[in-house]
Amino acid sequence: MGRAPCCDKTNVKKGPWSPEEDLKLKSYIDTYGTGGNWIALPHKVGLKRCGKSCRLRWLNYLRPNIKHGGFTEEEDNIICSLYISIGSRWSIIAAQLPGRTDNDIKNYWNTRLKKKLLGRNRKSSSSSSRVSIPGQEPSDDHHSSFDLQNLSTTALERLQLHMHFQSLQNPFSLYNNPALWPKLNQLQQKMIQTLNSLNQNQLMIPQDHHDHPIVNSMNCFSSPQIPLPFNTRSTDSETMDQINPGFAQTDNLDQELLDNKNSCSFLNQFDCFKEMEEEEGASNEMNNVAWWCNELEGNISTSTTSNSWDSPPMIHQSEQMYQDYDIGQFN
DNA sequence: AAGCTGGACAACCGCTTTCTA
DNA sequence: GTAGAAAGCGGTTGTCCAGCT
Repeated sequence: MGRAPCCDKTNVKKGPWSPEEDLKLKSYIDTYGTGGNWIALPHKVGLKRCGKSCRLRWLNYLRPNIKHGGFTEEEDNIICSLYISIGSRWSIIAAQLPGRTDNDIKNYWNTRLKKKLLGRNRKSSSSSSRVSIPGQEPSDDHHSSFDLQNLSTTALERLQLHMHFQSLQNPFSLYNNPALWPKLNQLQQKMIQTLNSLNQNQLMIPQDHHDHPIVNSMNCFSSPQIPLPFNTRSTDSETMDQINPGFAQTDNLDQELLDNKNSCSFLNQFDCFKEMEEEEGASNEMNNVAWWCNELEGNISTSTTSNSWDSPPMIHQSEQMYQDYDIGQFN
């Protein structure tokens, strides 16, 4: 048994508001205010509308000093910065932009700003929801390709934008300062080199820094065109070894990485990783790395320690993003 | 010219949070 | 302290329209 509806759904008008309705609502609120009770308001005004609908119409359209469209460069920057730091808390973002509503900003972000910042390269519908192993024919077999639908991209978008901003706005940031990059152990270097062998597309990092394994590994996050080892679900270790020499021998990869704090602190610089961690209820920060490593291995090893049964895989989210977007450039 | 597609935006839905009796 | 009501919020859907085939 659900909660009682806020109004009689059968007796309320839905759909677009007419100018007459707008006028009624606006003139009433201008004269009497909302009275602190939106549910009762439509009856007082004489509208066959749900109170929530009236509230939304007032807040998003009728109240004074509302601006529509024509977002400025400065507003774009504010929205982007706040999105990176706090995510899709549209009401909080809207509070920083006088005259803008959360709905307006949300729509603007989803339809324009995101594309402007990240670029857009949606693949054809026939292949949009599947990732296949390079060198293999597309297959319906869910072991060699997998469904990407229903996955959130927010966190990875934020990571991507964060890195974008870092490299553009802060010349002393981690990504632009090799001196700050953490040292990698042998295993991590090997892993990253393998990723690099599949990844030649570099957009965000200054050319001077491309050789560093960290940079190249991070480029893996920003390279939709290059298939990554964890973009597969193959159980065929032979195939995977062709793609990724060395991976088949790293059964204990995750455990070894678990023993290395560098990798974890590095990943946890990003809010989105922390967020994922919170969302997944991880008891400690190492779990994400363990999981990441498991995903990295794909299903090569059957002796995985993956704990991902209960939680949406992080990498899956990135795959969705890669399907949808190319990294674009600001300006 | 008709049909299709995708972008933009308004509005709705349902869950969560806050308030109040 | 608690339960119910109202408000707030973010994700999703529906509709309109312009551009393309």
